Amino acid sequence: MGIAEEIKQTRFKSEYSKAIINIIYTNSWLHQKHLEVFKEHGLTTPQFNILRILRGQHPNPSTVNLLIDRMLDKSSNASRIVDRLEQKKLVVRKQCANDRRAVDVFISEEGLKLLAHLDLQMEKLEGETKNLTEEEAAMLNSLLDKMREA
Amino acid sequence: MGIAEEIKQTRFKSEYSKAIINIIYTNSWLHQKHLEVFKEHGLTTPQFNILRILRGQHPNPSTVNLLIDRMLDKSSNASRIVDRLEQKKLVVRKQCANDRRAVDVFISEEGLKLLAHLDLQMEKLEGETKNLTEEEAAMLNSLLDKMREA
DNA sequence: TATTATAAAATGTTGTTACATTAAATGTAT
DNA sequence: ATACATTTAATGTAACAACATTTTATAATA
Repeated sequence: MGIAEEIKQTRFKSEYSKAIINIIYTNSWLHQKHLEVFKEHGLTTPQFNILRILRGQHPNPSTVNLLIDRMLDKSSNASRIVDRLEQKKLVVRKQCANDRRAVDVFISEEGLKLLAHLDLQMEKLEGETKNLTEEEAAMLNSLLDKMREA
Repeated sequence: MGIAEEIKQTRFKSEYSKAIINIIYTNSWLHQKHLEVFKEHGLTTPQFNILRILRGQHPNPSTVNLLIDRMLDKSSNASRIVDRLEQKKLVVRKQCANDRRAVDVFISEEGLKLLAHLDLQMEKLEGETKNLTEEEAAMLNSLLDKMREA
């Protein structure tokens, strides 16, 4: 079933405008799948993303600015997401020694353990829902990259 | 510049898992572009989407259930988005005559006028940012459709 | 050094998402 | 006709998104 049937819209201005809607719809589809994994652990998508960035820097800390820079969705409010993760003891906040304006954020052992578990579940999910060959996925990547060319 | 440079991540588990991140990132890129158009008019993305569905039904009304069914992101709360549109006098709510549980939502003349204006701006935006040929867009559509095959 | 500018993070506000619950109307079965 | 279930919207709550403002610390310049 293609995008037209799924959103019950038969006419599109062009293949290009159809592709825009298709990306938005596919993103929503992916988000639903990911939510099912996260919600068992009381985690949200942005919380998961922040944790992954922190693990990428581990054992070094990340400042809030670095988190904002690396987030897939630049616009979200990293400071308050760190608040929630701190409450759950998945991260630790420390004032930065060199620059007392900045804050060093570290992922905790508990956070690393949770991520390791989620990695397995995400891998399982990808295995179950993968309908593209590696060649097709590579083609998809190059088309998306081309689409965003400034 | 491909996705790897843009999010400063050099290694990916596979082309497929890279594609998943690429879709999320491209969706965010699209969303930013669309926001610039909407925000001049004090409109949000879901409000715009609801208005377009209402126009698709016009001059017939849509119930809240129909709006939920047609929305790209099924999970959002149509009732409260209609609240905001009603406050801005872009839609009108009337109790449905046949079924008093249901509510008939109509787009107003003002709403139609606003959409007509936004159509032009969206078309202009697409023209400015279109880097894919129609053939490439068609390929992108078929890959995304294949990806979602149950 | 005092003043001003800039930078980093936090906070405030409005609207949205996700999920649960409620309220009212309708449908169904005895 | 009454009791129970289902449907349609609306409402409640916690977290997020978008955007502006504030607080504190550092940088720059007179």
